[in-house]
Amino acid sequence: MLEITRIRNEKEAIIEGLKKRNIDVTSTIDEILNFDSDWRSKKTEMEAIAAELNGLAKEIGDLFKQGKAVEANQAKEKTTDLKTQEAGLKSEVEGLEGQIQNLLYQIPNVPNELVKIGKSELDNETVYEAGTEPKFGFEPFPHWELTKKYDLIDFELGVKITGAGFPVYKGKGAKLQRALINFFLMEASQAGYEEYQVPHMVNEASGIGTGQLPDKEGQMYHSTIDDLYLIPTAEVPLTNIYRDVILPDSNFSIKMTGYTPCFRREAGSYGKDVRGLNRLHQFDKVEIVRIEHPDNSAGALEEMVEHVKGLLTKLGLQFRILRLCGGDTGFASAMTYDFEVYSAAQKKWLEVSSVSRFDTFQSNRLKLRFKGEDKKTQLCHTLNGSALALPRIVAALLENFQTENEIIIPEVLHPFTGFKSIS
RNA sequence: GGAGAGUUGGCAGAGUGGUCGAAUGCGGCGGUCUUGAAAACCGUUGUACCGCGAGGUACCGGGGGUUCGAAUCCCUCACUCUCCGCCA
Repeated sequence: MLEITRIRNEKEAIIEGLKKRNIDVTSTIDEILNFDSDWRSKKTEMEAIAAELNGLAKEIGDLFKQGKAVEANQAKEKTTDLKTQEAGLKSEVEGLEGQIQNLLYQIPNVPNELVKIGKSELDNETVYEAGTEPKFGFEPFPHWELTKKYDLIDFELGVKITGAGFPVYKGKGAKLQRALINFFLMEASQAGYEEYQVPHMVNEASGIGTGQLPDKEGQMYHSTIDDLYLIPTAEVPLTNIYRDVILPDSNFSIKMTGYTPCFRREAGSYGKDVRGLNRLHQFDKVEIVRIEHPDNSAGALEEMVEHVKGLLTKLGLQFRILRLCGGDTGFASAMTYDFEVYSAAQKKWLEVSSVSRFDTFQSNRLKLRFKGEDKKTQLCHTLNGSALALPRIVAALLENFQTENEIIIPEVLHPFTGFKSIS
């Protein structure tokens, strides 16, 4: 959510910036500013009446104490009218606040200056490419064939137990999952991220803090009886650790990591894109989250990109990095880099990581601040990224490292898997 | 699931209708003293909004009510803790 003060002061820059997302927020912003000036004058008026009432109340108290009951009762009568006025203004003020809030929720983050205008994924810029396409002397199998052939994942069993999109990993398939999680966590720890184990369900306040609520409610599984939500990503509980926190000085850099399963309802998906591991309702992911001083968030984003790059390089996968265009950048993000690995058998790129900076968009909702040099509180910047999401990594590993009768496991994983190949 | 007790500033903990944004202690910050430190002493120390400013308003778990006036009384919701039950 953008800060109202920023909208007051930088109206034109915000409108210009958001054009990169192919949206024109001029009318929304004008509406907000109208409500806002109305709100300010009503509020000032209301507070003046409140001040008057406070003064009267004090007077009446004094009069009673002095035993001047008659005067006190006269003063009491004066309050009746003021109280009515105050109540009327209060409901107007609250109404305006609600309307402003609703409009603010509709405005996405302003893209960073590096982000190019664009409509869809077709306009994303490729900023880095590494690795080469694997060559096979045979027609490579897609991963959903390989998982069946080597008995690694049972999709039908998941359907029986839960439903589509909840695979059952078994044997070396399960061990490969565990190995990847351990490898990713180890790498994150070595890069200075503190490891956390967090709840997999969150309350409403947390959902609002990171922006899943109120708008994207339908994307999360909701346990209505307890009013708790299954997390769609570890970003939610990890970032909410710092909800309503004021850091004591401006000298901070908070780096957190955690593994969690992620639950996504993904309503409306269908077709070959959801085949096998491509899109699931439950999947595993190691997330990295950072809270930074505004001056340092640009550098932090680059570090995170380097970290993810390192993971994919160590795994030996062919990949590319895209800087998303305005239209494809997520609602809360100011700039996002997507990492895609090449799937040799499906002959397409699979998104395995998304690294974003949110600037103050999340911290404004989270009320996550720090005390600056001048002792004033300011909003922190937040960033996060997947490092990494498992399913498509598994798909790519299986497909790209298959031979005619086995699957070769990348060397960096050997200490974690305990085996070097699957056959 | 049953019974009870709570929720006050960074923490601990007073406060049951006005002088309470809130005693006191601890912690933090600044200072005096000291070669330095500790101790002692003095001062200071929440957040947000409106206003150019003076200043004003709001906040004692959330919401609502009673009252001229609520941290304090009433209603309601949430959460926490203790005991019992159940349980990995």
